[in-house]
Amino acid sequence: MQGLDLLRQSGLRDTQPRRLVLKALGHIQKPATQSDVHAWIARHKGTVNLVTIYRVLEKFEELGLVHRHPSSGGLTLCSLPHEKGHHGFLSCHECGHVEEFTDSDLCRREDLIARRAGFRAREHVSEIVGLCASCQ
Amino acid sequence: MQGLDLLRQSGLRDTQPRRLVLKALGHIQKPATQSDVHAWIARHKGTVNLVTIYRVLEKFEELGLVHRHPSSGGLTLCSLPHEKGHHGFLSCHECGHVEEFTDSDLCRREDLIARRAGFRAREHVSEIVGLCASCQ
DNA sequence: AATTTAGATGCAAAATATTTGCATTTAGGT
DNA sequence: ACCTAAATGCAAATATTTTGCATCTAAATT
Repeated sequence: MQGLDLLRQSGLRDTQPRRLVLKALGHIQKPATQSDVHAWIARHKGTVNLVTIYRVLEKFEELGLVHRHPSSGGLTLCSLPHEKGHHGFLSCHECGHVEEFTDSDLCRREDLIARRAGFRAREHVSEIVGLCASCQ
Repeated sequence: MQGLDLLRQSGLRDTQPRRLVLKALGHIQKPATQSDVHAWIARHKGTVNLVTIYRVLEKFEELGLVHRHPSSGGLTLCSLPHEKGHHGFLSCHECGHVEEFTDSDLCRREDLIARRAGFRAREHVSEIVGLCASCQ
């Protein structure tokens, strides 16, 4: 599992809660709230305190290991990027369907934009909101 | 003011609170929470209930008039896109500095990605997180 | 393998943010 | 001027996120 290596590299400890959160995000396959992660773990006979999940995800975000997404309704959505450092997703404002994508052209372009502005980019999140095929 | 036209077109009423929220977002110039908008309006001798701001921004979001951004700390950030339908910003994870950008190549690419996936895109948000020039 | 210690976690409670229900007001059409 | 649906404000309910502190544990050291 590639996330664990990253943990060690960053000087973070390899703990049960962190493993479980990584596993959960890996399986959920779409942006999830802390509460979603908590529920997933519970459904799979794990036990991690919700507060811990908040803290774990916060750390992971600092490391660039997870991304945060724009979301509606006072929730925080997190997910593991497909490709390290880039994360794109399409979401339907009608049915809520969320679909991931990666696009290296887009990614390169974003890197360029960052460089021009004097930023050292660590990660990108692109969200495209619209109507999915079946809702049109 | 171009937002007001959009309001009418959408069959929404032209009200004081909505005008003030548009004005606030227009001036704040960077992603703001509902509470920021509320405070801005208050500082400028306006009075709009915070609940109303939640509702107004929610409506505006449905219309694609404002965007929601990924943010840390359990807050919701909203802003007016520079170009209609597209919104990009660079944020520094060190000092919190936020800078907007628009890039029509990026925009086109995102439209293409959406089309390929069968989506009818309404808007995009791209966030690039990294270190700004002065924090490196 | 026992010891040590900084880092992580859990729990309870506080602080914040967001939503809801309902009475009242208002924009915009007649 | 009047009517009506839409929008707002207020108070209170919910939901989300953070904090303080005691306890536990990974992993480094001996």
